[in-house]
Amino acid sequence: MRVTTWNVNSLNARKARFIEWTCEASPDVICLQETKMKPEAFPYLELEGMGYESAHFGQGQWNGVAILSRVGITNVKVGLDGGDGSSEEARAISANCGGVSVVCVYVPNGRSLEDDHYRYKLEWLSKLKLHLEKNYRPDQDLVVAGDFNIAPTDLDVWSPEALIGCTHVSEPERDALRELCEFGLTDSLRKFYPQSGIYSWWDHRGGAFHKRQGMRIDYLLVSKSVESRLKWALIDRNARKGEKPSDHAPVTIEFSPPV
DNA sequence: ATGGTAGAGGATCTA
Repeated sequence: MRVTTWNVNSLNARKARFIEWTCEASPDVICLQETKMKPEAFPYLELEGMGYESAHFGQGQWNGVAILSRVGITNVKVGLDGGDGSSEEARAISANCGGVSVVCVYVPNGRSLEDDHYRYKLEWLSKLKLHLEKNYRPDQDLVVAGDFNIAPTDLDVWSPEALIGCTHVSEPERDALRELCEFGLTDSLRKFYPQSGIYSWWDHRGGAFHKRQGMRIDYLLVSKSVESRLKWALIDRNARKGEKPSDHAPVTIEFSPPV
């Protein structure tokens, strides 16, 4: 079973690249972030033509998350427990795909350490943990995937020195991520690649990609039962090259399916 | 020169 997470930074703008990449990589499940699409605009039929059933939580201009599956999709849940209902931003969607529980998240950016959005980010992360505790058990097949907007350690950024005092690397954010993982989740990519220099996001500005100035902020956290069946993990940097790329590369894992 | 780019939407806001 192959599962991908990809912040596409507008599904409309990424349509051609998304279709090209998906046909080539052919994941069973795809978690999308930043669809930036109204609910009624989501291309359910076109995705069905590619073999994917999908569930979308969209709000238009910003945010927007979706789960695509070609192994079935049931028990779709939109948002987080403890959220504000209809006023909640479109940052989380969950479903069961072929016997595996999948949670797709787009964690708030935080903007700066002094910004209210930074406090919102930390609160959102604690709500995500409550959401996991309420809806799942650590001993089941669970994948929590998405754009976390946190670089877990200094290994995950191009220059810790250049990022002192910035969001994505602050201790409270990293603590919140560790607390989330205490539910029983492991950073799947790090099982295969312990080294530095592996990133999933590069700023569109200043030629950051070509200068290798990136961060690893997109990942798939997996429960023990999935971890024990992992075959490989990969960040496809090629998707960040060429015409009209997203600023994020897709991250994919493959594991033996449920028995 | 407090800079740069991309996306949405139609002026700025977000990242």
